[in-house]
Amino acid sequence: MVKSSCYDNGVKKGAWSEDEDIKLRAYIQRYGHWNWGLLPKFAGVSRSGKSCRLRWMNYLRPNIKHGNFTKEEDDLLIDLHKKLGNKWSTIAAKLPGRSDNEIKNRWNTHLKKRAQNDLTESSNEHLGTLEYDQANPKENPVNKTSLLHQPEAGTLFAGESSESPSYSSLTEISSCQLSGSDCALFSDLTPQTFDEELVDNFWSEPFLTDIDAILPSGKNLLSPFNFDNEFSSQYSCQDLMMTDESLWSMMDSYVENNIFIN
DNA sequence: AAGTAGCGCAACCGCCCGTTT
DNA sequence: CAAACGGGCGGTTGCGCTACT
Repeated sequence: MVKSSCYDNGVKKGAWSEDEDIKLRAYIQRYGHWNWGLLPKFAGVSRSGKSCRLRWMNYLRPNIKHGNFTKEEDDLLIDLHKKLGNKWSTIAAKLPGRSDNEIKNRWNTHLKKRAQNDLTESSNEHLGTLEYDQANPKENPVNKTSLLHQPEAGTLFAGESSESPSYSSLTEISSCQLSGSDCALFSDLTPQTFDEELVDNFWSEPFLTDIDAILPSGKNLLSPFNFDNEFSSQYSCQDLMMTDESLWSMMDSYVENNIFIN
């Protein structure tokens, strides 16, 4: 089901671990995906930016659904595919909560045959060949890995303290002043999709608190936000991070010391 | 019970396109 | 104008699970 993990030039490939998911989810929900290329380093995961983007878009995004395609969704998918062809991202935009990858898989593994059958035998009888019975595990697979790696919001950091939150609510996060129009923060997070309870809890994420502990009070170098306002008014977040060599060397030392990756 | 074939799906790869320099 | 870069997209692969022999 899942590709086994391996390293290629220090970049991990294969199945994502629960720990990696937590780090990526926490980082993006806190800071957004302002630059996929740099994000893995700041989030503390040994992955390529593309891999992080894929994992987020297909799996970790808020409100993303897995399995359990309804008959209505299948019908809509077939209809849209007739009109649009293999434009999976366009189709995905019309199927809320479904990623283009999942839609593509659904088409290739289930609906392609059904559509072909419909063409050859224009009988409605074949519409019944797929069952949508919740009790049918084969047609409504519950991915065990998905359950393992997708803790419910609110239980994600269950048992951990919620001490020293940098921000305690969506409102507080939203009030952060961003410099630079290229910081596309929270672009996927609407008020409807942002889980406030998760926001409350993930500030206690261990790797963040480890770093916080060695930084001056109120500073967090993993954050594109935490530059003094006087600087952020002059430079974009990315300007600062790209030019501050001491910051990069500090980040490198964190990585070398396995503060992030363990 | 053991071996095997097929299925489902997460993840990777390579290409394309838009933006920036 | 062109090269470089980053992000997005569609095709494909790899592997665990399940059903079948």
